[in-house]
Amino acid sequence: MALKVFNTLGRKLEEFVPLNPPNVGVYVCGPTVYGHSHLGHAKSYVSFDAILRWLRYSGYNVRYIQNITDVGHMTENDEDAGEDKIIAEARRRGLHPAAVAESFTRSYFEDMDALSVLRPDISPRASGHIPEQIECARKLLEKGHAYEVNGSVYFDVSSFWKYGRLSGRSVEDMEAGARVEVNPEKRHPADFALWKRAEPGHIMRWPSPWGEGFPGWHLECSVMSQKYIGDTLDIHGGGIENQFPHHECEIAQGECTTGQPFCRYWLHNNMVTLNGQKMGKSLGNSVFLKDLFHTTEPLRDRDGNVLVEKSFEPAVIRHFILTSHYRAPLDFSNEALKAAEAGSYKLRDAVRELSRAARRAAQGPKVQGSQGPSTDAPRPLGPSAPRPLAAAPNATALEQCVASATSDAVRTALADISRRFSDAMNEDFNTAAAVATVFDFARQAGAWIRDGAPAGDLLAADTLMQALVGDVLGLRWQDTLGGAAAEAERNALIQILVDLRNDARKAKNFALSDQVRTRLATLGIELKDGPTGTTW
RNA sequence: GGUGGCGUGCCCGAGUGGACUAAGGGAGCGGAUUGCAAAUCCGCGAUUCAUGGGUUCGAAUCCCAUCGCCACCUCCA
Repeated sequence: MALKVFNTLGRKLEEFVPLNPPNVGVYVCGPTVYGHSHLGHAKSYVSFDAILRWLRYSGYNVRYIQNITDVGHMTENDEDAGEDKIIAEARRRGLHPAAVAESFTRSYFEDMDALSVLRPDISPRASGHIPEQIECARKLLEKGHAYEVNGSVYFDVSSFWKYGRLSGRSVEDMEAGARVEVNPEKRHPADFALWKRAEPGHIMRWPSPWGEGFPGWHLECSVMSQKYIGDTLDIHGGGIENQFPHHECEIAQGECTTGQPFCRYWLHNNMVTLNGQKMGKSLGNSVFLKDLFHTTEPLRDRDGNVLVEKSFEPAVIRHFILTSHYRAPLDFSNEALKAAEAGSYKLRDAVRELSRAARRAAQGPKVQGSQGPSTDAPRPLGPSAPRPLAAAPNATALEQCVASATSDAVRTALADISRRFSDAMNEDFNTAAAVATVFDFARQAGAWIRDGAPAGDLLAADTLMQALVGDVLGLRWQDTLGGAAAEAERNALIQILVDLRNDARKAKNFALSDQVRTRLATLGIELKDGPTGTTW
């Protein structure tokens, strides 16, 4: 079945045909780095990560670009009256704006790494592409799509007939609905800034043909996507709230510069709500990912109401996000998260059990054919450890794996699972149906293990499971034994044995108590009975 | 006010004209297993898809109206 995607341009499912197969150029709007990432970022980037993984799994050679906005994104009201978000945060913290951007860029990648979101191939910074943006504005002026007023350059929306086509609105409608006082420099209220004159005291500023200033927010995305992908993108992704005006402006800039279609497929992901309510800074109910992953006490909103009772590991959050569709809104609540956690751990245990059973059946710790990443020992996630893309399994390799199953019944079952999974993902990346499929798979695999299926069956099943769950869905749970947690658990386990041994000593069951001491000693753990108790 | 979208069991959430006697997860109940638990396994659970009309041989799926919710029109993933 061919891959179909819902294209916002045209608002319907379309077969996905890249411009230059097998190459696919994907651009997704990245974060403005003026604060820590929250649940909204998680939904957006986990969704697109699943999309990227599926494209690669399907055999496409994907180049994935995601910008880091570190300049020019204005706060509230008309963009011309607002303030640069990063500069505002820098003033609050007493830092240089670039330091704020740097710090939150790191924070963003840290959170995304935790969620197993694969890093983009290129993460261009807006501030690193000032010359390119100036050049673009210059070209647009030259072609009559823009005009300069007092050191600022504005795009003239009346010069681009397609303006409004993506979001389905007309320039006339917008004029009628304008709520904000219009910047008198603009010829039309819908015109937007390509370059802004920097007022005295504005820190982030660059020289330009129009004097010192800084780029308008929309410009970076057109410029950087076209620089790294080409005139026409295959896929542009982003949040639905940016459909207008941001993406509309990108199209206008991109197409008026090159005369080529800017992007073939526009994918928009939906928003998250929290207990049925919009999540937002102004509502005081934002949930930041770092808090959600690590908190030791309930997270509360501004009024002290509990939003989330406890912490959840990143894989559980990812799992929850993947059980819904990227185009549908997703409601977070404590209850929903707990349910997702229970389900996710059930899947985790089944996946690990299959892995162990396959290894056992093959009678060796290291097993050929099970090269998939072991969920027992997740590969380290960190700045320098993105998945080597060349090693990622693809559909063809998986077919061979399925065919390698020993018995006809299992081979048929695996082929069926594989097909259901693919059909789901090919239908506009229906991760919810894909997750349902792997749950069914896990249940069947449990039966095979109990019925003593031959090694060939279990190995084939394990390889397929690792590929679907670990590589495509990207679910990598924390190892329950690791680092400080492992140390604490080890000590707790020894304490249990010590307590039982002391019970035995009190009951004068010295045979048993000595056995405990001897056997621990063989593990290098020496027990010492002192007046205040037993130590080791 | 304008534009776009959504409303599926106790909860989350797939399904968008006939294979729906509506997926999957959570919670619940019954059973198997168990010294007791946990885990696991099997089974049950929406005659119904916000409400009311309509189109159709046939609708959760299409159309209209009403109610509720969300997004965008001003920054937000």
